[in-house]
Amino acid sequence: MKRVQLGKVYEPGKVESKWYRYWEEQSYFQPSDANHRDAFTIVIPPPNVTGILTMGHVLNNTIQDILIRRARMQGRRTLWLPGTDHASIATEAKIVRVLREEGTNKASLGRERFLEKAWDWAHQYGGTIIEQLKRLGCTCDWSRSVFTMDEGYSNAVIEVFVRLYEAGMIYRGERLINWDPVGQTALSDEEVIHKETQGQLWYFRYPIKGSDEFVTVATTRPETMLGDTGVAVHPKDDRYSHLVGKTAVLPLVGRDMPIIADDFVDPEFGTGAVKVTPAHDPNDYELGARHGLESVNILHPDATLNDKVPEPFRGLDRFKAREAVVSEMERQGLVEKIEPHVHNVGYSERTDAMVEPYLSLQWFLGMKELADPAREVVDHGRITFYPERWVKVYHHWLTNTQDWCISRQLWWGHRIPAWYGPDEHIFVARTADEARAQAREHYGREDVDLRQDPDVLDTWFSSWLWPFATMGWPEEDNPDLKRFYPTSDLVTAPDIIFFWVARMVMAGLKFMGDIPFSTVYFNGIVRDKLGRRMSKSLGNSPDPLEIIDQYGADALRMGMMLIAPQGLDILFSEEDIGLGRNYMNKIWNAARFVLMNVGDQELPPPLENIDQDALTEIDRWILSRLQHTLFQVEEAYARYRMNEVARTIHDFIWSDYCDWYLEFIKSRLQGEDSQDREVALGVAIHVLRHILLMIHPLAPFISEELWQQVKREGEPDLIVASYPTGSEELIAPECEGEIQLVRDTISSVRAIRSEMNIDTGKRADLVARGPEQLTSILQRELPHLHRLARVGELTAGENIPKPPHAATAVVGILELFIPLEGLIDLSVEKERLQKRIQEMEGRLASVQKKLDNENFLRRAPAEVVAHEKEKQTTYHDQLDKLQENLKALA
RNA sequence: GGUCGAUUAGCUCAGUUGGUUAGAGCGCUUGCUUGACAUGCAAGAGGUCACUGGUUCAAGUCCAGUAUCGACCA
Repeated sequence: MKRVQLGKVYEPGKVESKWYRYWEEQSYFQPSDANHRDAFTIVIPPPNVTGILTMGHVLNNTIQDILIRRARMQGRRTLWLPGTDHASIATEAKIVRVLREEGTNKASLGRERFLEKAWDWAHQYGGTIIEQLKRLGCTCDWSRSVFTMDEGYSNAVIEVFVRLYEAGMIYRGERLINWDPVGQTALSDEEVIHKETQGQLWYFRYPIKGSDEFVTVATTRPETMLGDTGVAVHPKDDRYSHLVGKTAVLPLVGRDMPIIADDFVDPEFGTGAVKVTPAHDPNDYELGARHGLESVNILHPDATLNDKVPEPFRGLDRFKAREAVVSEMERQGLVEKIEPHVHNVGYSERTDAMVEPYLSLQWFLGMKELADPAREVVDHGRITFYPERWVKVYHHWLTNTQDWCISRQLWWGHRIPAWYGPDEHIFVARTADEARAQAREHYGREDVDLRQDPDVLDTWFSSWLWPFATMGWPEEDNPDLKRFYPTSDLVTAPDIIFFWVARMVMAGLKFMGDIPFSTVYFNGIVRDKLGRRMSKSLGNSPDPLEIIDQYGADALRMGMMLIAPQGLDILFSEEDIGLGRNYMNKIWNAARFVLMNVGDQELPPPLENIDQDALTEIDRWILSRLQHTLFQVEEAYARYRMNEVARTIHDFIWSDYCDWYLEFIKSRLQGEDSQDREVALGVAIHVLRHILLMIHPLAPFISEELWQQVKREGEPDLIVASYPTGSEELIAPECEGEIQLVRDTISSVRAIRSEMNIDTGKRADLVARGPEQLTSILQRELPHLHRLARVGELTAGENIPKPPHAATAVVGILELFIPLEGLIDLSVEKERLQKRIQEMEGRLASVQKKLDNENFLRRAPAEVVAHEKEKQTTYHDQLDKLQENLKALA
């Protein structure tokens, strides 16, 4: 049999696209109907349709792919459902920018042409991120890919709106909402980002009607005074109690305003008296409502002042208006003082414009009825969060959330299915025809002029349906819905826990009557080495595609997983991907070595067919280590500790397998005994195959490439091979102890050689003194001491005299001597021993301290005390030996 | 202002139900053209576990407080 020679270094470029194409051709990404085990489903957090792959996507999607690939190998009916999101405000903003560059704008284009343009844009860029996910190795079922503006999905969105309206949960009303004056649209509370901002506090004097007195109010937003309709103080504030019930006169405007008392006012803030602007501040809005104050809206939608303000201020932008108001107040001597003041200011998540609390007619979804059940399923553990601490955050939000403003003054999105009659009567319907029918009935005549609401719905009002609208809902007998809902795991970034996760739970419970997923894994945020968020403007965001070109997708995936602690932000640097690449190269070369030894022969027989008695202790040892690794990996997966999965496999491969096992068997592979050679190779292949099986979810490409070299006839491709589990029978504690002794002995000899500067080529004899039981192990494994520690002759036994002028070490209760007449520098060896003695004295002292403590002896568990006593004996013994040896050198 | 998280080697992080004088990788030092791998091998140096107090026979680990950084919410 002719075998392919593997290159000296792994070249990912040569294998990745080949295997991806092959897997796709074999339809491996589609759920298999062949097996009838339980389903394992993930729905992708849909990236923006016009987006490109970021490091954040890499982290998020790598984790999903790992979970999916493992589940697939476990034989579950596996579906990873992909798709993209129309991202209403973000996409529209992009297109508006393009229009501006082309010298035109939305208004002159009109709705129809604008939407054509938007669709062109979505079609042109919509495939980009999907193709990029393929480069990363993601095994989504692309045949099921969904876009939130697809016809079916859109129908689901409309259906939900209609049902909620009919249930009385959606309503239209005039409320104070968050207004983005740049995007010119309403926003939900969640889309407002509060940033601490250095501002000022202006103290304004308002005259009291019918007296010479003034009341001084403090404000962070002087321009809004033009919309003031009251002054409020705390009811128990003695400074102002005589003013309550009187009237203040608003400067510049001349409006009479009542002075009211309300608990809400903080007497400590400013002067303890506040101006009340119900139309431009959420707290004032409440205050105004409680006291029946008038609301005066002084702003146009673009945040310039409207005609409700005195002539000179009309048309001014809000920031210009601030200057104008302050300077006019100063001119009139009504500014008492100005202080620097730090406060929180809301900015639009998308346009970064300062958000304006704004009185406006919008659509809202009542949250109470949805929030309570959504909170309970998490509180009661039906949905599990990793890391768990997000439960509190989730709970808090669901307890305090306000009604959701779902209308957006945008064109790109799902248009609100509401039509208005000539008298503004509202008809909510699935289609225009249905609305007309309703109107005919309502008005009792045929030709009613209806106009549809021009606004669209918040993007999240469509993506909250993602786990079931992607599966054909509202067709309730859709087979996908039956097989794959509820989904298994959701993997997402924590910054959309409210936007998306919480709302999906609400929608799932409301419309499917069941939770949408049982586990939510919150991955961290990818930051740069300085801890800054990746952003285009900082230029600190590497292009994942370039990294894949340079290092390979497996290296990228593995590098990310090795540095990604559960749910904590990760500080990314390209060096880590270098580590991933080195690691892949290590695996490649381990396989290369083993396969070189197979040569053009058939693969050695599987482990089950090898005579168990022919296995050496070292073979049993690596097999035992492998079982531990398999169990540890399983445990780490169960707790969603992805970095632990990666770390455990990494350490096993690098240390146990490469550094020790392969080194141990080199002599057997080169030896004369062909049966022993076959056994060693058989075990090496067995472990290698398990390594490939284990690592496939993390590093799919290299593992599949190598698997094809070691798979046996009739075995499936790795991607659908069966994921290995540990086997208790192969765990051999006594072998592990023995081989540990051999490893420690080799390490000790190496350390002495290195510190003594013994020429690497030179052999050194070894004398080992200790119980027969231990020295016989060294005798048995002598070839390994020869090879790995360059030991010459071994003299071992219970009562061997210590050779003069020897370097010494203590391994457990074994004493090791390296007699090096003339070669050994006595002062170096003395120093070395003194260091060991010091170390041992420290250990002994800490044990002694415990054992001298009566309370310890009395109260600590017996086994802990026994353990400490044992340690005391061992340390004592070792210390004696070291000291003796030091004396012998003198 | 409230809630949550982080603080362990020069850097990035492990350290699970409290029980060896705290581990890994990177970086650093030294030595290696070792028949898989220099993307490598071997050896070594490097720590007041942020600080203060408490609980306990025993604290990196549990509790309280402080400081610094960060996130979220108001």
